[in-house]
Amino acid sequence: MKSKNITSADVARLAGVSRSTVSRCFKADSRISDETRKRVIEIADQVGYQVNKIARSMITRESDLVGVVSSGLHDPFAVVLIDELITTLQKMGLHPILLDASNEAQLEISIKKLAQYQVKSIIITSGSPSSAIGAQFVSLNIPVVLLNRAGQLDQANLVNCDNKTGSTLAAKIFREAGHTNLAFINSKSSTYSGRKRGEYFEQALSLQIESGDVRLRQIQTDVAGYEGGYEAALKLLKNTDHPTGFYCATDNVAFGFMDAARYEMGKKIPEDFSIIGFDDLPLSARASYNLTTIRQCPKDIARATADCIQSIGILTKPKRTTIPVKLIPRGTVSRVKNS
Amino acid sequence: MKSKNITSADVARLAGVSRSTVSRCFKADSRISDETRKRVIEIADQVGYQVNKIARSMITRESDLVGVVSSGLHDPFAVVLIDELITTLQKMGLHPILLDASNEAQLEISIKKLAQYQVKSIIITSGSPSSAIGAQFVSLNIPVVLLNRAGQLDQANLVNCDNKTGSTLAAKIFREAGHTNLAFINSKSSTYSGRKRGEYFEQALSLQIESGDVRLRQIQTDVAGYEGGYEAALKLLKNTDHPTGFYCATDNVAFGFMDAARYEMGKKIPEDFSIIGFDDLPLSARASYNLTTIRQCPKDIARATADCIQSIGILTKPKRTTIPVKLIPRGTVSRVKNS
DNA sequence: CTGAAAGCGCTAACAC
DNA sequence: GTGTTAGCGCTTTCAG
Repeated sequence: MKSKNITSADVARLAGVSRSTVSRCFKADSRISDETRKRVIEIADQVGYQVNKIARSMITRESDLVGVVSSGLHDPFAVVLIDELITTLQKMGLHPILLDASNEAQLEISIKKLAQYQVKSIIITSGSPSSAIGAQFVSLNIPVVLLNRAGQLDQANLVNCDNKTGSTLAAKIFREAGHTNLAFINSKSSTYSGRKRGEYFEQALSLQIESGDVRLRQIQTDVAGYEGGYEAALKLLKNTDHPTGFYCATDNVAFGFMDAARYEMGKKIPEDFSIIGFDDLPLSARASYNLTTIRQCPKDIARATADCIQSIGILTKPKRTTIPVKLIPRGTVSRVKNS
Repeated sequence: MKSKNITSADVARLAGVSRSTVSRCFKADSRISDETRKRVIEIADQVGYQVNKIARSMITRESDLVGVVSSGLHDPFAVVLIDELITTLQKMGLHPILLDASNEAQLEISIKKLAQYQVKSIIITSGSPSSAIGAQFVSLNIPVVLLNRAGQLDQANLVNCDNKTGSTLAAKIFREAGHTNLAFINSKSSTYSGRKRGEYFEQALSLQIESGDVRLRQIQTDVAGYEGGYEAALKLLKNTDHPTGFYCATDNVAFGFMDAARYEMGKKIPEDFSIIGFDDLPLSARASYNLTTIRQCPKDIARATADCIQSIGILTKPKRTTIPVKLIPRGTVSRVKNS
């Protein structure tokens, strides 16, 4: 168990150089002769020496560790996003430490611990609780990246998908298909993105709503995600004069809505109504849902996040990035029937 | 930016004690008067002092960091498992560092870096590549926990679900429903669990197979997961005398199979055939699949993993745990039609 | 380009 | 119970 680690001193002795020289061999920019470096690295490899990052961190006061906080992996978009984040960070030589934020108290503790590890940065994904958390880090001088989250924090980097364009697109599709009775489905305890999508949807339709040509209901479900959509369908589809076009805050909400509609109320989609989601999850492309949706690309978000982290120390001002979205037409929107 | 960190020395000075005393206040077991501890902690809180774990790690030679390697978050069971792992570890005061192992070269590098961070342990989930990885850690004296993976590593802790009981259960269900023409669907590049499930399924049916009462085909798909199931259905259901009972290595394979059957071949389930999965994913319970399956509970696996980690240093021998499974009867198995 | 010396912030022996 | 001393493994001035 105590198999004494090989240290830079060992390598130094073996190579007949000083510890400083060994140290310099393992950093990018150092005035050191190629020859020496080569020899030292070779010897290091032979004896299996690896720099002790812990010791290095202590003196450089920074690490390759990055905190990623999310409220679990329950939300399917969080899954694809975090997946992308992990691989992107890994490619940059950074290591993500995952924090679950579904339990706020637990999070508080973990966050403190993170700070103790001198994380290079902390990424907070949508859905995770109070931005007071972010503030804590800002005050600790740890750069914060907020993903699809409100921008109350002036000093945080912001990456947001283009909810406005997304919702405008959705509105356009519904109008072109002749839908005049619409609803936006979201949960009461919505994320920032969800709220914004609803607002922009309404905004895109404001003229038609004022003129009375379009009716828009903002539906707030008690629970979030799939179950929320399920609940909404059960309530909304009871009456015969229900909306014909449903715009859901997320694909996951749409799935719940569709499942309830099909399996509980015997509805057909898109014959009985049209529905549009947001995210474009892998599941949305499957035949079972085949959902028309607004795609926000996790890769783009991850890349933008990487950019934020890379510019740490270079840029003084935090970055704000808007990620483009794209309409993915599939099989859940049809022309409204003339009644 | 350089806002000098508050160190134990600062707290010591303020409290009028030595640095050792401060240090002792932040560890569980230390002969120190309650009074002193209370005062020190109070002062520490006031000035916002937090132990620098990096420095502590350097001397104690261990950290709260745990490596979790998986091949991405593509496999849906990996998602629920890792989710559970994260919350469990977090409750133990440990911090999971996630490594993506889908790219083997990349992984190699990351693994080395992990070692440099003195991780307390490393958890390797099913699906991740070569167990040479595990061996590396064992040689570095870092305890390894293998989840649903082969047990080539003598010195690694093993947590496996009870594939034998699971497959025996599946065989029993099919036989009781009168199915005699069966198939097991798995991918060519199967995980350890997948292979085992196939073997035990065959074993459970061996008597009937020998006597000619039952026919069992072992199907190996080119691709894995959902797409593999899809591919298998397309091939297998073409002929009219196709098997009537399909046992899939995972729920995800079953989903692909069902989708292809329903949406490409117009089949009805369970009218046209019966199907059983393995895992019991959240999706399996939804009306859209309503899949009869063998449940392995991620919570149980996470708990067993936690036990392994907790016994590090106490137990000299690695642990081997088998996690019980349970049949979840839903709507995808029916009595075979008499023809 | 390389080495010597000084310390990062902490804990672990060892005294008292 | 508490303080003193030493040192974890590394990087970083500062000389040369």
